[in-house]
Amino acid sequence: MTHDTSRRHSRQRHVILEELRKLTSHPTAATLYEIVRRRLPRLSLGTVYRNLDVMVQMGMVQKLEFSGGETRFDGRVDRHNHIRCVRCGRVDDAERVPLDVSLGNHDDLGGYEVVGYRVELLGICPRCRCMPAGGSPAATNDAT
Amino acid sequence: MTHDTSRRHSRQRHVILEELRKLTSHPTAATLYEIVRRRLPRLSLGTVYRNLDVMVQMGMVQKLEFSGGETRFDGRVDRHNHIRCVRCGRVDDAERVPLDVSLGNHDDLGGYEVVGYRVELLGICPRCRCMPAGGSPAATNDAT
DNA sequence: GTCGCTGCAAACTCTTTGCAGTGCC
DNA sequence: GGCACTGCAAAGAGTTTGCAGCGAC
Repeated sequence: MTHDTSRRHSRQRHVILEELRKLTSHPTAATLYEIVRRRLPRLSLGTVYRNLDVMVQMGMVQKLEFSGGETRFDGRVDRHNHIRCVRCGRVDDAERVPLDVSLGNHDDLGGYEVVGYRVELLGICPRCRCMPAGGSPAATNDAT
Repeated sequence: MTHDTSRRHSRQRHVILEELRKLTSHPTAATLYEIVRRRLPRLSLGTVYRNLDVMVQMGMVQKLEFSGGETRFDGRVDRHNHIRCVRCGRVDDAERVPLDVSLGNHDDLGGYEVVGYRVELLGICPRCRCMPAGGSPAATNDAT
């Protein structure tokens, strides 16, 4: 959206990206903020949001908007899917799931031109599988 | 989550559900609030949220949490997919898209037990297709 | 020196919650 | 009559934005 010309280098942006790429946990902005702050104690949360946004525009970072409020960020930008634990909310990488649709070949889509799709797998993570499985959240019937 | 016993009938809940079922536009809570208020002028937004929540628990209504902030609600509870216009954000129904994975048959999922999946189609709605297509938002490379 | 970037803090949006009164069963 | 439900308003979470100073080029 923004012109990607005239962009200066900043230590903050560099460190944010570096730390994000170290993680496979798809942190929220707040989590990443806490992590980066260990290296840049004066960092502000606003700067984290601003830089993540910039890097999303530049295609260096992926924004993951899952069911459930908080936006998460991913340093991987290649196409892959994610699997979310319906009990604890943890998000992990999953390999690419091919969709069984020939995109752009549907009359039943109300005149839409299909340009892509997005798949979110739902599951129970190893940690939660070992747990007593007490009153777990809804979401099990979430499958579409 | 709440016990679904001891639930009383309320005119508000009834009208909210009725109006929601009339719509195929998957309104946000605020939109639905405006609509229902034409019939119940003293309705409060808190009541809308509370009732939608209750009806989700009861399985009468579906909560759609898309990429992009606002939660939308759907009066249809049968399994079907949704297609979202990447230009204007409109959400429409799409028929069920079968996923080409045999769920629960993946070693590569880091030990997750897969319980479901969620597909969101991305497209350009008829209305937006007719438009000059000015600087449209990102999201085209959103496909996963 | 310019102008993009920063820290700080206030503002904003969407959603949830506390409370006292209302009305369904 | 009890207690779930309501309207109202304030509080919360997450995110964005205005501003003055700083620092990359």
